[in-house]
Amino acid sequence: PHVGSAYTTVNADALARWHRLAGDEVKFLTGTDEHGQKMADAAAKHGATPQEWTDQVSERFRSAWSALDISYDDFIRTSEPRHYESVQKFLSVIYENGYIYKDVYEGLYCVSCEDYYTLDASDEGKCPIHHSVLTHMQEENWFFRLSAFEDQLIEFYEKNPGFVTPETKRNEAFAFVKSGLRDISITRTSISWGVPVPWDPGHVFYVWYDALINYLTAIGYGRDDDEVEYWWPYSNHLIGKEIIRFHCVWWPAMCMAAGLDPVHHVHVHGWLLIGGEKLGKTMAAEGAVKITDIEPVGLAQEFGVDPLRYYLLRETALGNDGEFSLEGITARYNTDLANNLGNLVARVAAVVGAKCAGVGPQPRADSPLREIAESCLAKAADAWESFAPQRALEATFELVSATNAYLKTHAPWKMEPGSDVDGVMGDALEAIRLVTILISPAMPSVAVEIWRRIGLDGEPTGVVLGTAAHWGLYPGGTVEKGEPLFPRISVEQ
RNA sequence: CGCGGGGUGGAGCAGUCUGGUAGCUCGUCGGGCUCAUAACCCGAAGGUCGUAGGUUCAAAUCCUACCCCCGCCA
Repeated sequence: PHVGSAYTTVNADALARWHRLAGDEVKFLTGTDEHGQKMADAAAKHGATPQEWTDQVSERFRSAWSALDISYDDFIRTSEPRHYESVQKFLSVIYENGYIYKDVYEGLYCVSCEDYYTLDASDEGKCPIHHSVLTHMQEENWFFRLSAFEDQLIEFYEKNPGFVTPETKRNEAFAFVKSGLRDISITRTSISWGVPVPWDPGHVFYVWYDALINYLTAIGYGRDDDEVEYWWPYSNHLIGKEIIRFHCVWWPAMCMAAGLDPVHHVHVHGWLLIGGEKLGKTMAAEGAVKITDIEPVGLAQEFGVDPLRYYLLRETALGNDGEFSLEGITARYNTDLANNLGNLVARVAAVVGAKCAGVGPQPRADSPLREIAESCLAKAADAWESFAPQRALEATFELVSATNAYLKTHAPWKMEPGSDVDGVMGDALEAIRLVTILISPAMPSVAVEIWRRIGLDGEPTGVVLGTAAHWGLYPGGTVEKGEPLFPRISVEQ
C-alpha cells in the first residue's frame, strides 16, 4: 500500500471513529480487491499462484493498516468464499431479472497486456504500451444491460442531490449518466482468476463487477437477509476520484437491477500529488518519486503514527487534490502539534505543578473560554458530519490557539496560588479535555495519553459525545507533566 | 479532440455554485512575554486572483477563446 491508499483509509478510519464517538452504530469496512488480470500477471511473475500471491498482498495491507491504527470492523478479501457466495447470488438475481445477456465482445487485443483496446485507444492499431500489432479478437461475453437504467439513474440523481459529494464530483457523474449509457461486458473467458459465473461455468466475472459487491458481502448478502436489511442502504462509500464511474454509475444501476436501493451516499476524494505541478516535469524527467512510491508505514515510523494521520487528515480538503511533501508533514508536526498542542499541554501541566500542587482544579461555568469552546465544538462536529476532517481539525486547533492566548492574557504564572489561578487552570484543563475528545478520531493514541496526563479516568475514545462534549465537565485530577508529546523536528533533518 | 483536475501575496490553500471592500496557515519583519518543547501572544509588510476579449453600475467569481501545468484504477 502506498500513501494514496493510506490517505483513503485513514480518512475513512477517522470518520468511522467520529461516528462511534457520536454514538452511531458503525461497521467500518476495508479490504483487498484481488481478482483481475493484473493480479494474475503479478502472481505469475513471482512464480506464485494467484491465491498465494494475493495472500501476501492482502497480508501486507492488513499489517500496514494495523501500523496506522486503522479500526476496521471487517476486512473483505474478494477471494474469500463468503464473497463468492454473495457475488454469485447478487449477479444471479440480476440475471434472473433479465438484465444480463450474452453477446459477442469484439475488439483489438494485445496479447502482452491481455487486454482489449478500441481503435481510438490504440496507437494506430498498435498497443500503446508494447507497440506490438494488436490482433483482432472476439469473445462471447455476458453483458449487463446498463442502458436500461439510464432513466432510473437520472431520476435517482435528481431525487437524491446528496448521493454523490462533493457537488463537483456529483455533476461529473450525473453528466456522464445523462450523456447516454452503453451496456457493459461483465465476464471474461480469457482468464480463470475470478468469481465463476454460476450459470455458465467457462466464464468469470470481470474484476470490477465482483469487487463492487464487497460492500454487500460484508453485511451478509445472500446469507443473512436481516443483516442486509439492517445496514443497507444507509452506508457511506469513500472513494478516489478515478473510480467515480464504477461507484456512481455502474454500482447504483447494478443495485437497481438486483432490486436493491442504491447506497445512500458516495463521497469522492481527490489525489495527493507530489511536488505540485511546478516540479512535476522536472521530477518526471529525473525519474523522481511518485506518490505510489511512498510507503506510509515508513512515514509512520519516522514521524509517528498519529502525526502522519493528522497530516493526511488536516492538510488537504477531502474532495480536492492536495500536495504531499515531507516538508509539509514536518511543518504540520512542528507548528500544529509541537508548538501549539504539545506545548499547551506542557505549559499547563507545568503551571498546575507549580501553582496548584499538581492537582488540576475544576473549570468555571462562566469562563471566557466557554463561548469559543462551544463554538469550536459545534464547528468541528458539523465538519466531521460533512466528511470534512480538515475543517474539523481546523476548528479543533482554533480552540488550542484560543487557550494559549487565554493563558497569556491571564498569566497565571504571575499569580499567587489561590482561586484565581485555580479558575484559569481549570478552564485551560477543560479546554484541553474537549480538544482531546475532538482530536481522538484523528490521533487516537495521543488522545489517550493526554487524557491520562490530565488525570482523567477511562479513555477519550470511550466517551459519548452527547454527554461528554459540554463545557464544565472536567472533574479535576492529578496532572502529570511528562515528556514532550511531540518533540520538535529540527529543520536540518 | 481518451478522461479528469488545476493556474489567487515567497510556499501551501480557501473563496468561484448564490458577482459587491481578496481570506487562512506557514514564512518574513517589528514589538511583547518568559509558565512552556527557542515554544506562546500582538502587530506590519507583501497579491493588476494564467492571458485576451465579453456581459454588468460592479467580475477571482458569469460567458467565449487561448496559454501553461498536473494526474490517471487510492
